[in-house]
Amino acid sequence: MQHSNLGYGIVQLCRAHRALAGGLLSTLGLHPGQEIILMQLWQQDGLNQTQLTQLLNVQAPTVSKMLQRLEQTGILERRPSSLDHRIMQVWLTQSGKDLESKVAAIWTELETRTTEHLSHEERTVFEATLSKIVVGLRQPNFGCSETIQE
Amino acid sequence: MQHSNLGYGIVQLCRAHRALAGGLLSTLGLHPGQEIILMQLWQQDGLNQTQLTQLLNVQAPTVSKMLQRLEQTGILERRPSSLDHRIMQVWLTQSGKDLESKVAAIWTELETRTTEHLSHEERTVFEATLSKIVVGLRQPNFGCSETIQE
DNA sequence: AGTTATTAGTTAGCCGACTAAGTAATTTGG
DNA sequence: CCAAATTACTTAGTCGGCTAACTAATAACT
Repeated sequence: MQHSNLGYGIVQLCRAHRALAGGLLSTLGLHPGQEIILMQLWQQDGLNQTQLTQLLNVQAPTVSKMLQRLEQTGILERRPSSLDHRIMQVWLTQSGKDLESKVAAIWTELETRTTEHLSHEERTVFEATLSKIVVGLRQPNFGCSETIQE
Repeated sequence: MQHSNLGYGIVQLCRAHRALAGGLLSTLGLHPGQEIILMQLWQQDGLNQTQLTQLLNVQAPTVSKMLQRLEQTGILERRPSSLDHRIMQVWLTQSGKDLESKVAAIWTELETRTTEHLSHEERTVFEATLSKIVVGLRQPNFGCSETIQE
């Protein structure tokens, strides 16, 4: 086969990255994925679940269940918006806020481990290409009919 | 923060890639991940589960459950090795063999969608860097103590 | 040979992802 | 004003991942 199976590499990258993240986060009692939610809330507390689904590029039930678990462990709490009772706003507890520095350290470690064998330029180029690929993959289709259906 | 969160990009890439793969594979009744097992078996039929865990870089229970489901849908079957009764060899059924061309087409489509906005060089460089990252992430540690405990 | 250690898979249970279907609240429109 | 559509979220169920703990078969070692 002449085409060198980039897809296979992407899957492997994903697993290796997630495995390392999971190992580091387990010391805090967190599971890989949860830290991404927390990072959004550290940047802006009180987001609602729809906003989180958009920031994480994930479906509503995923956020719903993850938040239930994070709420049970006391890391955050959800309160309905007073303006619109359908909306649940998500707020960090003190315990959730305290995790920020520890998760940041882990994330830095992860970043280091990911890029440690790369030159600065290699890293920059990789990041740019990766971003381009993600944008392309999210396009609903290509070649024709890109009516963004309003 | 000056470091631009490559980890976040990797997570996004993984989700976007898996989402697209899942959408394409669902037309065959397959779930993303299952096609990777099939690709190994198309290349060499009769692999055992330990070999599959190593080829997929996945833990034993993951392979065990995936194979149970693929067996139930009639895509493959498992038979114990006559030499070592602990070992289960995995064999494609005719139905599993028939899927090869269809999955290959999907995989090509996926590859195209992944790389369609990239120059040939961009793609080559990305692939090389990705591979380097994966190798680095799989190192148990760095800086010291790389006794590969044989 | 017989006990111990190792190896191969399985089971149970958890979590992150998904779809499909449901509920409740708000908005829209006749 | 009230019925219909939309929006926000939840529930149920499935699958790919994982760890921990188990069984069964082989290998190793007195």
